[in-house]
Parts: sequence; C-alpha cells; structure tokens
Amino acid sequence: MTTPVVPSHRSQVTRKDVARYAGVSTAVVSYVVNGGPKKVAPGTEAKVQDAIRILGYRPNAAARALKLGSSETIGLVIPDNTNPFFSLLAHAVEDAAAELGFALLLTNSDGNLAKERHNIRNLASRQVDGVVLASVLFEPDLAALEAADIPAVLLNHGSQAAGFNSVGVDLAAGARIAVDHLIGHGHTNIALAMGTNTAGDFDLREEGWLQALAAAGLPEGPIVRGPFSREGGYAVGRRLLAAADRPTAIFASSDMQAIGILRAIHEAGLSVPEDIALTSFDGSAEAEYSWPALTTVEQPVRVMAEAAVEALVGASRGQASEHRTFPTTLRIRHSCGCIAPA
Amino acid sequence: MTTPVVPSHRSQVTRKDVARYAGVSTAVVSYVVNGGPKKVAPGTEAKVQDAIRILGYRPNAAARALKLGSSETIGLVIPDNTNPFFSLLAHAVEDAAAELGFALLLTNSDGNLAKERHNIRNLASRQVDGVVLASVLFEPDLAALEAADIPAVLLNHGSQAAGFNSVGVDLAAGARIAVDHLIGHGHTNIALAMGTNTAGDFDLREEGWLQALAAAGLPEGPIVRGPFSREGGYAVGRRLLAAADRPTAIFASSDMQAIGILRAIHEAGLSVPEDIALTSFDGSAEAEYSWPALTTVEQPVRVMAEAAVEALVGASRGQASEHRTFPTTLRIRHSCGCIAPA
DNA sequence: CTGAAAGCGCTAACAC
DNA sequence: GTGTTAGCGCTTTCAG
Repeated sequence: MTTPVVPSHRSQVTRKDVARYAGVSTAVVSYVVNGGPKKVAPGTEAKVQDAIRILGYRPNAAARALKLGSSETIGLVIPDNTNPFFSLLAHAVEDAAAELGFALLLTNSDGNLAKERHNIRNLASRQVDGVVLASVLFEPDLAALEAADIPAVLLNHGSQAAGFNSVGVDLAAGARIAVDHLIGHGHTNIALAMGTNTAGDFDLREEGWLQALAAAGLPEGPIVRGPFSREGGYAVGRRLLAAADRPTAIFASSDMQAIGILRAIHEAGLSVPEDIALTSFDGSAEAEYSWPALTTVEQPVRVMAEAAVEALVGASRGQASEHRTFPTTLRIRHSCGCIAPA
Repeated sequence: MTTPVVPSHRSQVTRKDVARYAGVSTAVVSYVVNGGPKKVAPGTEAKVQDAIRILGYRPNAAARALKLGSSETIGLVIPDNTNPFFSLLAHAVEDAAAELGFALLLTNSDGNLAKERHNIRNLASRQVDGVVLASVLFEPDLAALEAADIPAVLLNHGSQAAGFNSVGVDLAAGARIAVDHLIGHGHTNIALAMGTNTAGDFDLREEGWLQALAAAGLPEGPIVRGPFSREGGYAVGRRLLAAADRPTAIFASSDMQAIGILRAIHEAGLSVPEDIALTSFDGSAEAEYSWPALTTVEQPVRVMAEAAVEALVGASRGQASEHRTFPTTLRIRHSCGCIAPA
C-alpha cells in the first residue's frame, strides 16, 4: 500500500479566488494585475490589491505564457559560462533582460555541436522569446532557430549569417591595435597564439595580426593554435618558447590563453614584458589581476549584451536583421612593456 | 495608419495538427510524445512519429507546465555569476538539472537584498520546481520561499535554517586545514583576510582560523575584512602589508581575495611564498593559474550542485529537510611554500 | 489499443 | 467600469 503523495501544489490561490474574495470578476483582477488593458475604479483596485496581498496570490506564469504565446524569457547559448568572457556576457544579458521583465535561461554547450543543437531545440520548445547564441560552430544550427521561428542574435560570429541579427566587435581591427602596439614597442618577431574553434572557421583575429604585420613590413611570426582556455594557452606558450626562433612578443587571441602563456613563461624563468611582451583579447576582469596585468583589447560586453537583448525583445524587435559592430579599446597595462610592473 | 504587426507566431503546429495528419486522436499523440501513460501500437506510433517529423512539431512547454503544474525548470539565485566559484556552481547546476530534463533560470543578486528578494519572488511566480539559493544575506527571504511552497536548497549557509535543505562544506574545518598547513611551514604570525557578507553573519572560516591558531598555541594574527572580490583582496592585502607587525603568512577566505592580495604583494616588491605565504579557499580554476599558483581549500562544487539538484527534483525530493556537508580538500600548489615555483 | 472531453490559470474580446 | 466567456496546447480519466 503506497502512501498517496500529497502534491503540495504551489500557488494554489488563483485569480478566481482573488476575484471571489474581492467581490469582482476575474477580468478585473487581470486588469489590475496587468495594469490594463481596461481601467479599473480606484476603489475596486484597492479591494483587489488587498485580496491579492491577503491571499498571497501570485500569477501563474505558465498560464500567462500559454495564453500570450510568450514566456517572457530569453535563452542564452554559450560554450561555457565558466569562461570569464561568457560569464560577464551572461550577467550582462541577465541584467538587460531583467530590465525588460524577462528571465534568462542559461545553457552551456561545452564546445559540443550536439549539445548546442540540443540546447537550441530545448529553448525553442520552452517558448523563449528569443535566444542569444554565441556559437562554437562555423555553421550553428540556424535551421533549428528558423524552424522555430524564434528571434535570435548571433554573437561575434564571423560569417554574418543572412537573415540573422548579430552583434560583435571588429575582431580584425581589435587584433590590429594589439599587434600594432607590440610593433610600437619595437618588436619584430611577433607570434600569434590562436584559439581554435570546433569548426574550421577562419578567425578574423588571425587576419588582423597578419594585416598589422604586413602594414609594418614585418615578417609573419609563428602561429600556434590551441583551445581558448588557460590550459590551451599554457600548451601554446610552451610550444612558442621551445621554438628555435623564439618570438619576443606574443598576441594571444583571448585573455584565457594569455593567462596560460604567462604561466609557461614564468615557469621558463623568463619575464614579461622584459623577455617576452604579451597582449591579448577580451578585456576580462581576470586579465587585470594577472601578474603582470595584461594589456588587452577590451570588448564592450555589457553594451553588446544590451544591444542583443534589445534586438530580441526590445522596442526595435522584429525589424530587419542587422549586424551591429562595436568598438574595442586597448587597455594598456603591464604585459606589453608600457608601464613598469608597479 | 500603422501597419498591423504580424505576430509571426512560433510553433504554429500543435498536437492537433499532428493528430489530424497521422489520422489519430490528440491523446495518442500525447502518448507517443511522452512515452505513456498508455501503450500505442507500433504502427500507430510510427505514423505519429512521421507526422511529428514532417510537420516539425515541437511540444509547447507552457501548456505542459500549466497542465502539470511544473515547468521542469529550476532557479538559481547567486550573488554574481561572474565570480569563478559561482560560475562553476552555475555550470554544474545546469548540468545536473539538464540530466533530469530541467532547465536553469539564472539570476544574480549582486549582493543586494532587495534584488535577491525580487529574484526569489520572480522565480516563484515562474513556477520553477525548485531553487538553489546561495544567499548574500544572513536572513534570506525564506518567507517568500515558504509562501510559495517551493522546494529550496541553501548553499553554504552558516545558519542551517530549520525546514530547509542545505548543502555545504564544513567551512571551519576547511579553514583549519589551510591554516594548519601554514603553521606546518613554521609560520607564527598568520593573518586572516576575511570576506564580508552583506549581513553580520559570523563566518565559520573565521572560527576555523581561530581554532587552528589556538590549537597550535599561537597568538591571533591580524584580521582585515573586505569584499569577496579581487579588488577587496587587493585593498585587504595593502592594509596587511602596511601593518606594523607584518604577517609572514595569510589565509584568505576566498580565492578572489587571494588573487587581489597577490597583486598587492607583488606591487610591494615582495614574493610569495618567500616573504609571505598564502593559502585560500574555494579551489577555483583561476587559483591554479595565478603566479604563484595558490594553495587552496577546494570545495567539491560539482558534487554539491548535484546533491542540491537531486534534493530539489530528484528521486529523493520532498523528503524531510536535511543538511548535507561535503568534505574539502587542500590543493597544495606554490603559494604556501611547499613546492618551488617551477 | 484508441478517442472524447474536461480543465490547468490566464487574457481580452465582447457584452452590458 | 465591470462581467462573461472562449480558448491558448496539453495531459489524462473515462468510455469504448
């Protein structure tokens, strides 16, 4: 004999209870809860508000979502919210969404194609009103997005897919200023520590590095590729240090990689920027507290997040797809050699 | 004349369409989609599956949530997902939830009481099936949770509130091993860099530090308090260095603070661990890549996240509230003086 | 094994 | 200003 499980249902009190208690119709309760679309007499409104408070009524979001066809929720699909760049993005998107009354469904894809696809589908079936997608793929599963007819904005996606909104920075330009800065310090052998995507996307940071070198009449330095992570950077750093023609400066395509490179350099008993100068990309908080602090190309993450959310569910929603590019800024700290380390 | 907005409604195809297309009733479609509660003939099932595929049908989660009274979503309330400890927690909670078919609603409270309360309320009205709450408050808004009758688990909350599940580590024990380790290195003047909560909660890490010192017959070292952040740690570090009786070792209550302290020490031209040894708390990834790498008390975040989700929506849900404490492990790296920095 | 139908809580016509 | 009510898409009991 199994004991019947008491459902212990939450939010038992519905708008009907409130209506009864306040002696009005359910429509009126709706009107006061939503502040419209009809006006309610002040006295009635007060009665309803009292009933709501006394009964402890909270609207059922699922019912509302069903009726309205909108969950007032947006989805975020990122590779890994543990990466400082994405954690800041997540926070900023959450803030921007909350500002508009939207909640944030967070999903990590872990650089995994299947997982990303699953996350997109899952979000779609959850009636999210939009998704911001920082894909790990060259060809993200845009089809799923289109099929679901759900607004999306792509973040920093190289190939600006037609029909989709996107926000991003000019990766090539950002890389250029980082490399130019190194060139300004007199370096002529400047390596590139390039992050690898899951797919064979040609990253524009690589192009920027190339452009800067070419513009200065400098030879191409070594390129070493590895994951966009501290570990990846560490491995890349060791390889760079072991090279016959060791570079005197390195441009890393992400702060995380630079952190790893820093470790490799320290372990080799070398110092930054004296033996090897370093600049990187992202402008995450961690880059400010490394030793030495990293000179890095900062992406305006908060602004980008706001633009993304705005495009999705703000006033401008539903407009023709557009690509918004934001400017980067070089944060000059110690790793480039500009400022003595303290 | 305003152009009428075309709603462009997503997921137009409903279970009714599928039923019609497959020549069955809507109930049957439900049965195959959910794998129950009734059995369906193989032939029929195939027809339905085809119809689903061809029509591109995806179930409407809002309708399901309304019917079932469960959104298959859990909420996470943390101070700041930008903090490595919480970002790992968020990722782990997301993974554990996804494993069970639940999605994760992320909210940041930014150490703000009102925001935390708002987040809890908001999650409750969104019919989440549970919330894991890492509060910044001494007295989190448990009332809101109770009123909503929504399962919750508190994370690392000192005062184990009656009637609530909680998961956490033994903060005092963790602090003790970190301080004992410093004592083992021969230090006798060991400072405490203590993080501050919003409220006046007495943190057990402070107690652990005290206990270790007392057990070794050592005098209390200086205590300096500041926010649980890199900046907070930096300020704390500078104060500690300026002290008349400068400590030879510091125990920091979080990795972030230790990172800030490291910077303060570097800037003072001192080295770790030679001039000052350092241990900290959390075991975040960033601690592994600082220079020198931090010896830190690692919290088993993934395990804790799994336990929290399990308590909320797993098989054991609905049981009497319990408090689960997990063991910490000392990760010995370079900042304590054990291992030469490479 | 399959179908009909009630109803989850809410919104917003539409009627008064 | 307020009330009635249809119906959003789904699950599941109950009847065949």
